[in-house]
Amino acid sequence: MPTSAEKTPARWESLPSWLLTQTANHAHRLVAEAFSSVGARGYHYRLLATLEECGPASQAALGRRSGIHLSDMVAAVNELADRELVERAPDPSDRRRNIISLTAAGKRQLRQLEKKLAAGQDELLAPLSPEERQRFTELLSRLLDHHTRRTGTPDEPWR
Amino acid sequence: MPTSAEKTPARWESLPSWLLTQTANHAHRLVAEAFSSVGARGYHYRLLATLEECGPASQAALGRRSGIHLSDMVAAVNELADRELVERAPDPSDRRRNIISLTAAGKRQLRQLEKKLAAGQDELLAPLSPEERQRFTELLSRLLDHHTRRTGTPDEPWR
DNA sequence: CTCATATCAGGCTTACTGACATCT
DNA sequence: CAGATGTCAGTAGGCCTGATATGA
Repeated sequence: MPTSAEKTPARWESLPSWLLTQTANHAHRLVAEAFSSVGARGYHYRLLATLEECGPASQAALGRRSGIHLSDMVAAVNELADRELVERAPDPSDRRRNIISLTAAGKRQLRQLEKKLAAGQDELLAPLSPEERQRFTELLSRLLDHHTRRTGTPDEPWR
Repeated sequence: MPTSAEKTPARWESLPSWLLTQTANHAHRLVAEAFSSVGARGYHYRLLATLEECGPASQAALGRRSGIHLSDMVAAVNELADRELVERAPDPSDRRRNIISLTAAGKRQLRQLEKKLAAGQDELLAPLSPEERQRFTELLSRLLDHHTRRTGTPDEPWR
């Protein structure tokens, strides 16, 4: 009765796709925890960072740039606006649009999040030497590049 | 004034945690697509593979071994039993338990899924040379090891 | 008319928590 | 009684589709 071999690693645990998704779960958890310690989410960071890079913009433009789905932008902007990290103002030249802009508090929050984020990267890669981190990142970049080029619409607005 | 650079990569796109989670999404998608072409899900494969390794076992034991949450085992077993890939029979020696066992059709399905899975790994790693695949997998293993040892309960049933 | 914008409602997954009845 | 087992219901997060109203 082979009912109880409770220890030997399952056969899928050495598969690249398994290693990748499981490690990604840890990465996601690390970053999410770091962010939540200052009351933020990953997409909050992406939104704030995009705002700092692009300057004030419409929700649609920010969504395209930040990879946040248009349908989710409403809630995301609401959450940030509630904490006065961004401002939502109507665009006088196009009455469909809201112009979202970064407040001073938003910029401070962004600095906080960037610190947390850097610490998270370090925790994630802790067991690797600097050279290994370099190679790992490079390999990942090539993989991601390859697959986004195949699936993600290559040039247009992006999604 | 950097108002409208719709192209330059966002600052977070080179972060290991981002590369990792995005690449993992592609990996997950590739495998899920491969499995769904024969009407299966990832946890179906894990369950079938565990059954083949361990032999017939209770749902609780299978859950511990396969990493599938107990609450989700019911549905998973139902789905496989509906297609007659597994059998659910009461355990005469412990009337709480169901003994789940693999049918011949289940074994054939498992062979199918393994083929799909192998093809998926190849597609995932397509841009890498054999040596690079080796190094990539090794680096991932070390990372995952490090983080599961820190968080995931190290020895006991596993979750 | 066609397109873009913002909003809202909801689905799909994967993982989890909690409640519960049953049995050891 | 504590503890294991199976079942069901519901949550949460990230990503997505669709419908709608408004305006360019």
